[in-house]
Amino acid sequence: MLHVAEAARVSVATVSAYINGTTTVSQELSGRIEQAIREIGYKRNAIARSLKIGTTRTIGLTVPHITNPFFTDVVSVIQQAFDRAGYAVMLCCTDEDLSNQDEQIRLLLDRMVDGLIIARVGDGAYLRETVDRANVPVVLLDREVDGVDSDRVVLDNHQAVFEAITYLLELGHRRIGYITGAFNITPMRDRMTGYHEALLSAGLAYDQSLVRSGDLHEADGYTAAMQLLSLHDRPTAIFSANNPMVVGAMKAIRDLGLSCPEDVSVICFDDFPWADVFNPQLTTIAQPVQAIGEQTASLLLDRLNGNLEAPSRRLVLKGRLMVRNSCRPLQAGANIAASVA
Amino acid sequence: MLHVAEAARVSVATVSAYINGTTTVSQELSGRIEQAIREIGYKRNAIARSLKIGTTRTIGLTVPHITNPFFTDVVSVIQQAFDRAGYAVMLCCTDEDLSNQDEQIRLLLDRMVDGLIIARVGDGAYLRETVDRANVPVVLLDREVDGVDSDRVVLDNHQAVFEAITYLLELGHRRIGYITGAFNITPMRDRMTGYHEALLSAGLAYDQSLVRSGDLHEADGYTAAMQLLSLHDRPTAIFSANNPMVVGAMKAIRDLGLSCPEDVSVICFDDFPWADVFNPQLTTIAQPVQAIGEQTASLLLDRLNGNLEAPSRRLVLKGRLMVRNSCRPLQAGANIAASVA
DNA sequence: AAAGCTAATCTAAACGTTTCGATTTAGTCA
DNA sequence: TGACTAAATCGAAACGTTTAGATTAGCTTT
Repeated sequence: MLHVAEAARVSVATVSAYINGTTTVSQELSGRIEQAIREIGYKRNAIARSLKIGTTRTIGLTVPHITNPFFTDVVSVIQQAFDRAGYAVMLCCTDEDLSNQDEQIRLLLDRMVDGLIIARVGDGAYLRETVDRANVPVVLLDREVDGVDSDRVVLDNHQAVFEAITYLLELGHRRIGYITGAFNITPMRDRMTGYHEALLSAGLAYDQSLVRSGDLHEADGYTAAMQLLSLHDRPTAIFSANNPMVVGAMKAIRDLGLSCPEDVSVICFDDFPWADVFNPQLTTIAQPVQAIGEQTASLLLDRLNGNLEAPSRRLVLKGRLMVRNSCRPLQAGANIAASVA
Repeated sequence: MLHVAEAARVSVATVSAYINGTTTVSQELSGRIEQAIREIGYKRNAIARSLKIGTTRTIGLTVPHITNPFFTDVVSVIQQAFDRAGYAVMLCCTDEDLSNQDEQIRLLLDRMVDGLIIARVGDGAYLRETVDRANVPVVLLDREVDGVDSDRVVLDNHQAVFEAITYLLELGHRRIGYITGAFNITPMRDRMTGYHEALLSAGLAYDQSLVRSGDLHEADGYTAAMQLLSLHDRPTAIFSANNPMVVGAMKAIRDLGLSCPEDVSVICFDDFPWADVFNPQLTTIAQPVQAIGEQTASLLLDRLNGNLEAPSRRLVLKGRLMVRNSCRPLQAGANIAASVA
């Protein structure tokens, strides 16, 4: 900017005023400045600017895994929303690891992001502290933090799973295997209670042996499904609490020489673009990713636009059961036949 | 930092020295500084630091679409690599739009990123200019820019498609539909020549009517496949030049009441995690995403570490044909039977 | 014609670091 | 003891902007 000012024979203040349009600059000087900018190929240094004005127009976004299609989609929507609003987004993947997450958040805060969107992983003092008394607005995505009430948008996980399990029950399934992630994140807890209560309202007992816990990865889904399907009294249906794990589960089914839905019905949480193209067409619980992303963005943008006083908001969206053909109806006796097999 | 200095009764220079370990600081002062930092909850302002030292430890990454599984995977790998190296990454999606891309690159440059990784879309003066005389190192990913020789890592698209088409020919297919994106990006051109030459070496004529061009989106794949499959003399196989378009193509096959591979064989460029789980298990060309991501990152990191003199490097990786069961062998006469049907 | 406005431009301080060179302190050696 | 050296600490300038307030010039108004 100094060079531009010199070339245009004006002060840097005038150049700044011209660029930002803060004051009217005469025709003559405008022309000279414009020309100098072009000649020099000047670009405003956003770092210096940020230092002075105290805002970076950048937000931080952390997700566990970008390859999980749910997060891929949400990240995409959020990215677009902030792009439109003139913000850049720094993306961090925490890899389902708590210390990674702490590190990433620290990094983002150091870089003076104006706001933070966190799809947290695990629980930890640092996160709570950050969310509690960070001087930047943060909105929690998908996963809440106990006892912390910042802005957040989440799914009604309980209801969604309740509906899905009820659907399986109506088809006649009685032994429904359940593959979950660890209960240190809210969605896994809420999904589990949905399962629990659906069984309960159908008058079925909760069978511990039908529930397997993994670490949300494909490999865990594989192991879990292998175990479930090797049970003497094999489940006739399997529910997977996320998408990567269902891929593992499907591979287990394949490797055991079984097929879906003939031998075992399958439902999973989170829809994906291929679901209705290949066979079996998987019945899934679709999260409204577009809405989730947009609401998350707009919650944060609202704070960034100065609305800091409003009490914290909790948005709860509904999932939708996408019934396809990965679940088959069971005759009254079929269940018993299958379990004897 | 000023506050810390005051609280610890030292100068800011000493605090800085302590934090960065640039000079030895006495036990006593170290203790006081450490305590002051903790009490105040001080965090170093990376913006101010960047302004002073002239580096942001941030890189910019632009891709057309993050929801395309190829880019999802590559972004994920790149993200990890830079994370390890202590860099943050700013992610931008250009949405296959040239002016978007210009805008995004401008934005990243304004923000003083230390380097740029660009999976470009379209062609344009601004990009060429940027790549040519940006004062930051840039590496091109997946798609090259004609006449610009910066560092880049690309696939041997020609060979990969040649192999895939040859495979179809060996199965007895003679009429192979080809769904491509616009030819303004190198991979689409190179893939096309692979198709072309495979036909040529089999002594087959190139049939214009079997090639449909779209805009890389699912919807385009749908339209293209619809047209191809409605031809009087319908192709017995379809090749899709990217992943999103094959999803559209599969939907078209489904909607026409046809099935794969019985009625039409399908191969697509880019593998995806579900490929071998559902039916038909799609035969694909898998790009070595891990290697691509890592090489791209290491090329850029090398420049960032000061190796600015080395001549530009062009890394070419090989794709791999993942043969599954979406292509069926054709008897000598089957082709004719199918075309008559 | 003097005083008062307005519009345009400028000067200089500030944002929070890093870093160079200066200063202080303590220790060593002749 | 005095000069010299090394170690520790500090003062102040610099990075490239923004912005408040000062200054100047050109008009109106009386």
